[in-house]
Amino acid sequence: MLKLYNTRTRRVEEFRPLHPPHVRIYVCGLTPSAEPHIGHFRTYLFFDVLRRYLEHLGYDVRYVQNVTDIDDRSIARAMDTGEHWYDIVRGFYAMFKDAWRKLGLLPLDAHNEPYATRFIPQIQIMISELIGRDLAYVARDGIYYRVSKFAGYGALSNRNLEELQAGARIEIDEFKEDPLDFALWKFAKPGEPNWPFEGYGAGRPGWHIECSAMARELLDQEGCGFDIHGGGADLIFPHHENEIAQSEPLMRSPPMSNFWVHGGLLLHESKKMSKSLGNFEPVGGLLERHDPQAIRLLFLQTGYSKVMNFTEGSITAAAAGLQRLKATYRSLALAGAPSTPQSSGALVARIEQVMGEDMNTAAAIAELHRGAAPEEFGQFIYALQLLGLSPSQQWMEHAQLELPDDLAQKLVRELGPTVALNGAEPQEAVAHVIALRTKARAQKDWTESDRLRDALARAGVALEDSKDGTTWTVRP
RNA sequence: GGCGACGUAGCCAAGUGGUAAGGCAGAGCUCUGCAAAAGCUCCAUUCCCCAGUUCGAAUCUGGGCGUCGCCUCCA
Repeated sequence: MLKLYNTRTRRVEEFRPLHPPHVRIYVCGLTPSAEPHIGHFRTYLFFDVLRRYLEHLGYDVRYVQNVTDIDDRSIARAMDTGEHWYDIVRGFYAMFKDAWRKLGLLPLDAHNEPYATRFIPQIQIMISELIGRDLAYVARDGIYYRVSKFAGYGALSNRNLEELQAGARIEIDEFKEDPLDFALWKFAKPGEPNWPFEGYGAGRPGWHIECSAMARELLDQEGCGFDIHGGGADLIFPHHENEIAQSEPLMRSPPMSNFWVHGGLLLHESKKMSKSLGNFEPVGGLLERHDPQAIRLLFLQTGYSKVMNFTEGSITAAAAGLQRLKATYRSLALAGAPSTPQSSGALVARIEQVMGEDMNTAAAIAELHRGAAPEEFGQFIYALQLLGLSPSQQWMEHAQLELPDDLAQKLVRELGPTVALNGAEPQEAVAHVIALRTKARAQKDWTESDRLRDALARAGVALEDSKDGTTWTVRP
């Protein structure tokens, strides 16, 4: 049982696949024309958990997430820098995939990660069909969709044409019939990348048509729709509205997607992160400073569809919460509780109850914070995995981050050259200082003992004494 | 101007009619040479404001105030 908020109907509805046990999902992916930011990952982390949860419910999920590897911005950037436009795309997309892996998202591969430029024939066929239906026309600089011809335009975003006309901003393009019309194909200007289009002219696809064409090709060749179409809330208009306009008139049985699910935007200093404002927080730097699982936990602690304000301090707070989850895990593991993941039982049932209500991951995490009985350990682990927070060996060591490379130098600076650390590996340096401290403690030389501990602390290494000896962890 | 979302403790946040989850921070205790880590305990008579509906409202209705988003490339 899963209820989901459906943007199309503006209601929370029970999710039922069109063709159980298959579930087909299309999520709008990245346009790699700028550095990927943390806002992107709020959306994809949510769909990752949705995917996991649908699989938990026993569905066979086909998840497709596209790559918009051709767009105006990367071309403009190439003109500025002199790089090849596709090197720019490749570079940013590699950064995206690197963060994707670090954050533990379920993998994308050739079958569920279509690139727009590899679907040019399908895009062109679709454009031809739209022209044939009088839903598109050829203008001087490109081929446009004739919005006034599609009666359903505005249904998804709850707008009507009059409102849109009234609110339309000044139109730069002189060649369109109507300011609301949007490009399906842009004829190439000199020096721009282009693909031939028999009968019309070489150029490149507009932004919206690729999704319609790829969704049809990969998820809905019968023209009867698929189950879930997702993306960030900023895509509702115009992108998803335009996708519907392109796809539904050509379908045997609309709607294009039964459910439309949108992730709430992530704000930065109470403003939306966007390419045009340039106020985004790149994900790469955050992943160097924080445990990726803390970032995941942070997002899952807020309802997926709510607007959320991002601060780096909130990751630190989430990291502290993650430590508690790890501590629960550790104490159960050390107590010898059976650790085989268990997909059913009372604890999992409580998780299902809240997740079933429009994916209430925050309540699910609250449930995990209440702890688990030893016999529920397997369920506890299963629930963590369901949220993408798979425990690793690191959880037993409650390590937070890697040791800094320059640790030995830092320690020499703190402690003075009398300590023989020059050139030592970070691990050795820590072990050496701990050994010195253990000796001092044995002689009850608390001053020296505390001096060594403070020096390590300032270098980012926290000590923990126990009956069995001294252990350490890295703290930012 | 049109459309929409949100406003819950110091901070983040769940909760859509039955009497306020959870996390962070903070306080106390246990443990410790002292710490740290861990554990335990405490921490909103109250949910932006004002009216109303109801036996009963954070939750429903109306009206304010405030913040943000979409209407332009955007996850």
